[in-house]
Amino acid sequence: MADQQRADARRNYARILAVAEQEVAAHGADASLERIARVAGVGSATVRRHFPGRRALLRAVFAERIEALSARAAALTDAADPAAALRDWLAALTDYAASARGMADALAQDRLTEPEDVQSCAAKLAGALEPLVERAARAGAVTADVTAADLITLVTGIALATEHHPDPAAEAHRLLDLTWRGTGSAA
Amino acid sequence: MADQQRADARRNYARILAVAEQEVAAHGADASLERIARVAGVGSATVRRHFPGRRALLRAVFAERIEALSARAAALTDAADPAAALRDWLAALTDYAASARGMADALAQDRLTEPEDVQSCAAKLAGALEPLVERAARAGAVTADVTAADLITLVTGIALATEHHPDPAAEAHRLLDLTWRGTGSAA
DNA sequence: GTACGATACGGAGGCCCCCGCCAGTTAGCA
DNA sequence: TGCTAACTGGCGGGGGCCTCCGTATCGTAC
Repeated sequence: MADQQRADARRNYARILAVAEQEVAAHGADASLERIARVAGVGSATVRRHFPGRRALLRAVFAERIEALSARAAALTDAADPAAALRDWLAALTDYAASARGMADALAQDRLTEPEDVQSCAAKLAGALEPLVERAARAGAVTADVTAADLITLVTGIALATEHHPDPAAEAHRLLDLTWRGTGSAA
Repeated sequence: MADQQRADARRNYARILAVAEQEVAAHGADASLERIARVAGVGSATVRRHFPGRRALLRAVFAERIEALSARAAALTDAADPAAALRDWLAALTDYAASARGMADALAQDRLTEPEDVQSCAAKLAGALEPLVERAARAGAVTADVTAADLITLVTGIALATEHHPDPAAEAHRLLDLTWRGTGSAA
């Protein structure tokens, strides 16, 4: 499959992806595809060919981070304290979502595709997170009716809402803490 | 001030605002200003003159809702149960933010202006909410370190993250409930 | 080493959008 | 009624997204 791709195509793919990472980091989820093409030294049609739609490009840009987070979740599955493991992972996700511009948008928008879409960043993350949540639930450390998808949605929302803050990461972590403890519980 | 405005200017202002409400409801926060002008039967420059920037237009569009929510907060200040009053108000805000397309964006973007900006939708809401939060805090019904701004940010985030969901309102309310109770508390 | 078919490329054109400037027009006042 | 200033709408520039299509390049078979 990948070998049936021509060598120049693979070269361009890599070059575009590298530029896209920089541009998204600099300008967020609505970086200019045109500009990415220009900087990468390819025609705009080539960008569209490799990444049909902004969504696809964002997915590719964040694929590595998603992978890393999935791996982290897997590693945490055997941790001694299920509740702490879950919290740790959520904090890590918050870090990524709050600091990597565009990632929260990518996660939020991915949600409207079919939930079964294996390509979806959100679905992949939810799948990786599920075991952690189940373990925490069995230990009675989370409310019974919370799902992995819920948690990812909440973190995504926090990241989106704090994006325009000064020091978004700190604010996001504060709000995550609030969400975890519950705003309504008595002190 | 408002009387020094010419009659036709006021007419156009009202017409543009009415069209803008429909367009924003239909296409969300990034409705086309050009299109609004066309539908309203005025030049695009006229829209720009009355509402310098998309932000200003969104503020005007949602001003009534903001006003209504502020009034509601004032009315709830004397309610018997401070905790229930706060919850009710948050549910109302969630309703608005989740069903009125673009409102969540408006709130989130408003946050990056100076916090003291009285024109800011978010600031106005926070100001109206403050007494409710204080009363609930005094009654020990909320965690001590939560502020009105925090709560608005959380609801805004939930609305943003559930925007692309089927049935966003239901999902938003579910997540609000989760946030209120705390995801991490044991069942 | 060459010639051929398939594949990928990239520039041009269409369409839309936001923005700022302009002279014309109209409302309100004397 | 006539004047003045505020208000108006159209136009052009700059940019972005998307599609089409002729062309250059790659990989392979001879």
